[in-house]
Amino acid sequence: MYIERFENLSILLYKRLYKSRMSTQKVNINDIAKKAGLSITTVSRVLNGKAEQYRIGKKSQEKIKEAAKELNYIPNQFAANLRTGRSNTIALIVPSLNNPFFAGIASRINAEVRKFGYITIIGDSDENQEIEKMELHQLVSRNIEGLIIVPCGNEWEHIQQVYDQGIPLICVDRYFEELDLPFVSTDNYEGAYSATKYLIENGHTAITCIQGVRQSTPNKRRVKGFMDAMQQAGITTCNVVGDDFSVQNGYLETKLLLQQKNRPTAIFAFSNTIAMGCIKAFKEENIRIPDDISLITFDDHPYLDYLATPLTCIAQPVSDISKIAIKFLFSRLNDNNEIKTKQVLLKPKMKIKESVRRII
Amino acid sequence: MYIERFENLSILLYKRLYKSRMSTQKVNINDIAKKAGLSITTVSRVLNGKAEQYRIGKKSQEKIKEAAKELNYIPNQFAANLRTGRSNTIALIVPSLNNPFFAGIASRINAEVRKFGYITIIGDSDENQEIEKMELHQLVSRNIEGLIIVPCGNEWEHIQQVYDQGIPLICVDRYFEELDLPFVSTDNYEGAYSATKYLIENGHTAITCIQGVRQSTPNKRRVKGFMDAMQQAGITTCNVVGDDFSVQNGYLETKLLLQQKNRPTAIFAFSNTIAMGCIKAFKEENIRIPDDISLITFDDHPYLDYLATPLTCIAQPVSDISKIAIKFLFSRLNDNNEIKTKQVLLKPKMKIKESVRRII
DNA sequence: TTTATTTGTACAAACGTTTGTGCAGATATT
DNA sequence: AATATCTGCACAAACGTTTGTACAAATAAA
Repeated sequence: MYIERFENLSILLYKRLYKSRMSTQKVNINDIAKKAGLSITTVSRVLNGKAEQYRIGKKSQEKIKEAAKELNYIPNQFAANLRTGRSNTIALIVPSLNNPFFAGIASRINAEVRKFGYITIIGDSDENQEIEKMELHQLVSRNIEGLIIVPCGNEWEHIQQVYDQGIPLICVDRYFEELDLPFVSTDNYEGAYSATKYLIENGHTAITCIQGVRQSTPNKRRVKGFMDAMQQAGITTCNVVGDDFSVQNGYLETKLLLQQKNRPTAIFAFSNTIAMGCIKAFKEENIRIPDDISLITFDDHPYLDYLATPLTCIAQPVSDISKIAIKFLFSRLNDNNEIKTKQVLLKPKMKIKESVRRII
Repeated sequence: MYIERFENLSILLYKRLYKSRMSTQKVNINDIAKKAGLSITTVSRVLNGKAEQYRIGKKSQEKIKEAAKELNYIPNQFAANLRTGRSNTIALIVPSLNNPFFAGIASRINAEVRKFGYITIIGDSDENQEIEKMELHQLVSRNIEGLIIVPCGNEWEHIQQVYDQGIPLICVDRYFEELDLPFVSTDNYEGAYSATKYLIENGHTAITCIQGVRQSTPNKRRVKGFMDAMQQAGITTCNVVGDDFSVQNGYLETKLLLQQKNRPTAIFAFSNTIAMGCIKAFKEENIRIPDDISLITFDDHPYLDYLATPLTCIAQPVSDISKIAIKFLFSRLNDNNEIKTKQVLLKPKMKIKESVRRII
């Protein structure tokens, strides 16, 4: 009760205080200049911290800052940007915020970017290349100063065009092998290779991969890593199925697999979403991990530990990837060429849990 | 091999085609005007689809469109916005993109907003009110036309100020009871009440809540729902512990609970993150759900089904919340007052799974 | 032929900033 | 006392659009 009273009081106070200012008109630099009795030039310089540089007097600075505060001035970034050409904005385009892997990247990038005084505009292409193009177009017309993108298809011209325009950009996670666009990603070959090797060491020979988007570079590298590991072990039959980084794909492919007469003894899921689909199918068919079948997956996520059987996974260094992307971008923005290598692959890390059984 | 050759070819082709245009200078409406031999006025009108309205000749339209395409023209939104005052931008501020609940909201809002030809700027306040204020400030200075916010603390003045400036806004999930700011959220009282009732019906009387941010309205409503259900069942000892919607909080509080001599028979976690913390603690202490203890949680998420024990939960209508928020915002933007009610609570839905045991 | 109407287009101002430069007045130097 | 330097500030142009209005030329009406 007391608290409620108190809150109501504070609301009343607020209303009394601010009512006079509830004009819809936004205040601008001009209003401040008038109130302070100085020119807009001086106001601009003070508000941008260039007072020293232009030798604005102390008392003038005071007057201006006070006026700005009193009028509750909020600068119009568009006007400023129009003049300076700088937008203090970085764009991030991911295929799906619903995928915890990308949400994690988005969250980290957002935090990193803020440290530089920039803000992030996040776009979600919904794994649709046409939407990706639209978003990119939108973002460029908003004068972004840099772009971090997880391309969702195999078309690259629209991205290359942005790069050619001189906007610093970097591909993250997915990239294009043939182009010289900068990227930072996981060493997917290595990850797939070691996961496969681990399965083989545990006695598995009948292994099926459920892959994601086929043309995507990470997927291609993973397939190659898988194949190489199998061949080096002298196993000739390699099964690779599926075509999407989605729960749905994992589910359907697993359902099909389970109906074969020669079931694999292990499944290698190429993403956490695919793995989730596998588990769903297993549940329906009453198949236990790892007793009936072994499962290993790309991508780590907190919830993996809490599943019925904690999943052995190839963890990608999400945090490092984000940091490197940002570092690269801002070194470009500052024309600081200290970073020469522009194509980076980070080592993944296998986290062994309980989803792979040693057989025979 | 063939494919690689082909790709290299296409890259070469691209480079030949675009090299001539690789000027760093951005093309503007003026360049088009020159190329088309018309005035910038006419160019602007054609490019904005106002050709009919201003009776621009067909051939002129053709010439302009062609020139724009050839020059790869990308309009400068900042300049346009400066003139028109419209930014076609909606802002969304969430406490943490890492929380799948908010990532889900962000993803949906993003998709909905695009349908209106607007774009979304997503801000992440990291559950920090100061950051929230900074972000909000940033966003307002980017002339956002609308705001969707999940406030992360109990200060509301900065939000009210935005509202008073005439920017349409709506609080989502968390809101302020005392104010008349619009909001759409879940009926948290109802959700907590029915969850508690369900536990009681299953014979539980020693129930402990692990709550989230205390001052937040959803949390307060949930506590009240819990209390009321307990009291109506004649149970007088209600334990409510914790103070944050985080995994950490769930983990620590559970650890503490397990050390008491009178352990509760059921835990009611106020968010999926808290529940995850509980599970982590249970694992460490070798406590099984629901054999040793029952667990029920707020928020639904796909992975809940795949846990060792699928978790019974109070699912919030995330999709509906997002849609209503957008609908409200755009009806305001179009000065369409058809929507009068501006404070909406949606019914949650209990999804009964396997984490609550019937005792005695 | 003259006047009225329509058609197609351009001029110029405005949006709110930033910034190169210029110019007083005060102070220091000779 | 005359000149040089420094201090503090303002003028005005520019950024790339949009838009109210004006104004020719072409066509129609009288």
